[in-house]
Amino acid sequence: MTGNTEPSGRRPRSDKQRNRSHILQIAEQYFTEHGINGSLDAIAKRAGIGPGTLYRHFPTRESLLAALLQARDEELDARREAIRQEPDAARALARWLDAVGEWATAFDGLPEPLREALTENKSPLTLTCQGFITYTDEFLHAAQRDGKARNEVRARDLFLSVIATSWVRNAAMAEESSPSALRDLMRTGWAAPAGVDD
Amino acid sequence: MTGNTEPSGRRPRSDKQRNRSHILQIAEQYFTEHGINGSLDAIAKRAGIGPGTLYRHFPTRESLLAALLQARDEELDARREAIRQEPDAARALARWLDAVGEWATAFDGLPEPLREALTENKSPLTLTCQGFITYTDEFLHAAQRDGKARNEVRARDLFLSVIATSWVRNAAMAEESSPSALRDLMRTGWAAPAGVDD
DNA sequence: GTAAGTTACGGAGACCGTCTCCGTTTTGTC
DNA sequence: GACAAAACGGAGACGGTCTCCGTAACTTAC
Repeated sequence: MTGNTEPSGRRPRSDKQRNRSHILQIAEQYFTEHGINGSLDAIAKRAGIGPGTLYRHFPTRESLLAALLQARDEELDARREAIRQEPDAARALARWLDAVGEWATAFDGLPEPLREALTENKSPLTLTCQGFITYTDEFLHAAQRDGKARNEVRARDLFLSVIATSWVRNAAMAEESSPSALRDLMRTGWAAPAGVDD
Repeated sequence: MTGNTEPSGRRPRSDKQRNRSHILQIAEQYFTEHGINGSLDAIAKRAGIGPGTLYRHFPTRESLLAALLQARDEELDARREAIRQEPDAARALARWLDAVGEWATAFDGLPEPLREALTENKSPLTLTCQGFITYTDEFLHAAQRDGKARNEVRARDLFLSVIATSWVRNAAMAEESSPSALRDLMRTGWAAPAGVDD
């Protein structure tokens, strides 16, 4: 591969690429510390660049977020492949949903834009979300085929549940309420009642 | 009752009360139109008062919200009394959770501060939330006594689930996904498996 | 190596929302 | 009507978002 697809046929300038990855690195740091609602100008300042440069690279907070998350995509893809080996379809679905839940908790406040991405489908995150729903659907179907998941459950709803659970996590952790209580509640919701074949 | 509890033993000034209720009226309107994240100064302007006056009455967005919701408390109290008559404890709990869910959807974006109120317990909304959890606990206990709800479920978690479901509602409504899918998922989660006595 | 052309950078500043401070006005009391 | 207390209003400080355009950096051609 030649390395890039710029609008013109030219290779992108070296400083552009350098800045881009530097921004991503700083943003990752900053969002980890302050949650995704931290000041973008502050990120620019910390990165030692002007706000204009930041916004040229990432016109919106969501696009920056999307770029950050894309870096984690590979990891999650690998995880998905591993889960595919799981023979028990219910356990596979459960593990996949856990993985998504973890992914959605990467930064404080992340669930909010994810939810928005699902409604306004103009967000750079929309595609990622829809991909996840598709994968969820695969695991869900497998579980349903095996009679391990209720038939009326839909992948989209499961995805939303996971996001919602992640959203609530902060609150759940504060009190003695275990963070997994909601996850369990949800799992009981989609799992088929224990049958004779179990 | 003499009508008030001012810091000094005095009755509050008439214009104060007038302004207060006028603000509430306008804010209700404004939040209904724009969601709870609309500009507070805009509310002041629409109410024909200065920002200072608004902030003197309601120092934070949450306190304004709390005052608005308090107006609905009576309605919900009445509803709770009605639900108490319900003989089937599972149905009662379900109806109560529906009621809370509706309450939490009064304004766009309301679930967010509710969740925060549960963590930071410094929000004016904290008390209201805890009240709801207590009521939920009553209904839940009744259902558990009757073997209609799983014993490991906790009221706080149910409340969080309801809030989370309300939070997701916008997204759920956008696509063909029925808004009730999550509610059903949740209900299946807390309901005890259908027993012989059913 | 350097000139020309292109691409990207930087930061001043417009705009908007939050929230405060204090001079002015309204209200209640005697 | 005069006085004190309470409440009002809005100018403006502050911080965040985002843009515009003069300047600098990079690339290519020669």
